Amino acid sequence: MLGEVLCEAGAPTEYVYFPTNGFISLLAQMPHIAGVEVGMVGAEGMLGGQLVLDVSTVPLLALVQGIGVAWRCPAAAFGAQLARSASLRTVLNRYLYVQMLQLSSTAPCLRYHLIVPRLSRWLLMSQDRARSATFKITHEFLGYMLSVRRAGVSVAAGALQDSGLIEYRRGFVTVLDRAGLEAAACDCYACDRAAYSRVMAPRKPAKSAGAIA
Amino acid sequence: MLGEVLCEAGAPTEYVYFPTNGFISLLAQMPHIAGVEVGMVGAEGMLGGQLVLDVSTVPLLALVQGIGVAWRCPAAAFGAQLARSASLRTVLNRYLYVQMLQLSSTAPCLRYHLIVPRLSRWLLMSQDRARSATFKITHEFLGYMLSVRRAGVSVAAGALQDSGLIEYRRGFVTVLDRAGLEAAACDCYACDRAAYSRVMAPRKPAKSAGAIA
DNA sequence: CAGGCTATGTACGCTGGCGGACAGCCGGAA
DNA sequence: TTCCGGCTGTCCGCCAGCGTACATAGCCTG
Repeated sequence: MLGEVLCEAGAPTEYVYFPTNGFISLLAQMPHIAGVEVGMVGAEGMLGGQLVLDVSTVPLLALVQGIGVAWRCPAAAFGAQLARSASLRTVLNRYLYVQMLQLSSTAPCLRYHLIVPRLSRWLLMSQDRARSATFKITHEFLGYMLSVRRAGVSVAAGALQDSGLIEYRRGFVTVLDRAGLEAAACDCYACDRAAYSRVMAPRKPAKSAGAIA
Repeated sequence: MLGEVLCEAGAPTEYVYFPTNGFISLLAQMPHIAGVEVGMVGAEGMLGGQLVLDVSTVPLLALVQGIGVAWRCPAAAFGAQLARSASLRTVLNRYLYVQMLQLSSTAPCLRYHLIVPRLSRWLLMSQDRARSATFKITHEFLGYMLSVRRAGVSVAAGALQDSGLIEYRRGFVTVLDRAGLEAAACDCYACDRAAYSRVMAPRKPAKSAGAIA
């Protein structure tokens, strides 16, 4: 399962996925260059949100991370549920909005933040979604996710390990000190979390869909 | 009007805008760092799409570019139209999808593409939206849009001018050779355009909203 | 227990862009 | 015409990260 491609950009949506304890990375790709991770989906969200917009085309490459289970649902059946349930639409609309925020925060982070903070953030986000302090990941793969060299990851990870924040050996990383990692991570981590709870939290917004009509 | 802030991230949506011949830049901001342009809105789109998701909060800083006219509509009135017109929702859903693609393509471009190609792309995108070969912009501001130093822009712009692709003087740029600029621009330009027409073009998708229900 | 593959540590020179600074220059205002 | 402020050209040292390469070391397999 690890590293498996769930769907590729441009293809029609066949299934939607609801991860439970694993998570999914969303990668943007351009011709001639490596992919860039622009989002993560865990139990807090879903893969396939484009169906809410009535678009079937998959927008981003989706990669399985971690060794978790995810619920899967055929696109057609999901579409039927969407048509039926207004509250489902409401929740997913908000989730799409959060995803847009996440997509747009990727660029500034990539541009201005150094490797160590970005790595810290990635580990925290992963831990939140994997629901486990240890997960399977190599420096090579981390480099791919962070869009940096493998060697750069090794150095950064070494620094975090020397500081006692994490520990790793041959493809497994363990978070030892969450608070420390949060301090080492760029603001993006806190911003992401804040945005998520701000947008998703209200059970019912001041005005519901079409309230004005 | 130029440089005016139409709305700031986090504020409630007051108006939606439909540019005609000017355009709008969307900037992502994080604490402690400069903003990064992650999208552009011209006559091909609108500002305020979040209302389609039933979210009132403005997601990104919106900046006026160029000296054009835009139609403006109060959020409430727009919401009423949304509730009334299914075809409006369809179009805007697709537009939101295109915007998501645009947001996610920003990161790879920023990461891997050099200044000259990115500048070329920006000029082309601007020209498409401004509908004019000449527009008012300084190197300083371009640097802000591209997230690079002003000096870096001066060098890149100088190169494009030496190649005869553009011409500028004191705050005004003129595109002289579109084809040449397209050749100098990164693939992102072509990709963006292709994505837009692919998603927006079909008058009616194979299945309409809720067809399954 | 040996072999082999994969993961990690680390070093080298290179480069695009940064930060900051300063000078020249253009164009509008007086 | 002159003045002045904003725009542009250019230079310096610097730096994070790149690309590449090679060595070591852990783990699985036979």
